[in-house]
Amino acid sequence: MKNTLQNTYNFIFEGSLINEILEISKIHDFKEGDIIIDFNENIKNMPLMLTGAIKILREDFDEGELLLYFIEKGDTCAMSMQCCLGNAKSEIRAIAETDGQLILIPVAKMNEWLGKYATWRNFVFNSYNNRLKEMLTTIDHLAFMNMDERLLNYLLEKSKINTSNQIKKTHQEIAYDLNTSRVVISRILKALENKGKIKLNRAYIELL
DNA sequence: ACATTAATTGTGT
DNA sequence: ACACAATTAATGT
Repeated sequence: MKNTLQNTYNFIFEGSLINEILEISKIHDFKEGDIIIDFNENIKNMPLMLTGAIKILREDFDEGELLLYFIEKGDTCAMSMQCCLGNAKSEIRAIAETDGQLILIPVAKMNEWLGKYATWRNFVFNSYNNRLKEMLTTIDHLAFMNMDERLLNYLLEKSKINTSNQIKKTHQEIAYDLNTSRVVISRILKALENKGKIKLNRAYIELL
C-alpha cells in the first residue's frame, strides 16, 4: 500500500504528509458493485482514491438514477468533503465501478492538515474545482446535448477509467446510468456502429 | 452432446 | 414506450 500511495501522490504531497497519511489512515478494499456511500449516510471519513474507479450518482425525482461523474486514482470526492466539513448527510450515492482500494482519512485529520500543509490545501482546492467543472460539463450535456452525444461521451469516459477500448456493459446498465431506456441506447449504439465509431458485441462494446 | 432457460440485443408499430 | 423476434450465454440432464 505504501508503494501505491507514493506512486499516486508523491508528486502532490510532501514526504511528511505522506507519512502522516500512512500512520493515521485505514485502507478500504472494494469490489465492483459495492456501495461505498449511500444517500443520507453520515460521512465520517474522507476518501482518497488509490486504484479503481467509482461512479457518483444522484437520485432523480422519479426513482431514476443519474450519473454525475466518475472518480479514479488521485481523486477524492468533493461531495464527501463537503459533508465532512458541514457535518451533513450524503446527498449522493457512490458505487464502485471496478475493483479497487481507497484510503479513509478521518475528518479531524483532514481539518488539521488544511492548516498544516499547503500541498493538502491545494489538493483539496483543486479537487473542488475539478469536480465543479465536471458537474458543469455534465449539466451542459443534460441541457444542450442530445442523447447520442451524451452516450458517446459516456463511452469515452469509461474507456478512460479502465484504460481499455473494451467496455463491458450491457445496454441496460448504460441506460440506467444515463437515466433512459434500453431501447434508446440500443438504437443509438447501432447508429454509432454504422458510422464506424464503435464495434458492437454481446455484453461489451469496442471503441474504434 | 443436447435440450431448456435466461439474458441480451434488434426491430416494427 | 411497448411487444415480440432473434441471438447468444448459462445450466441441467
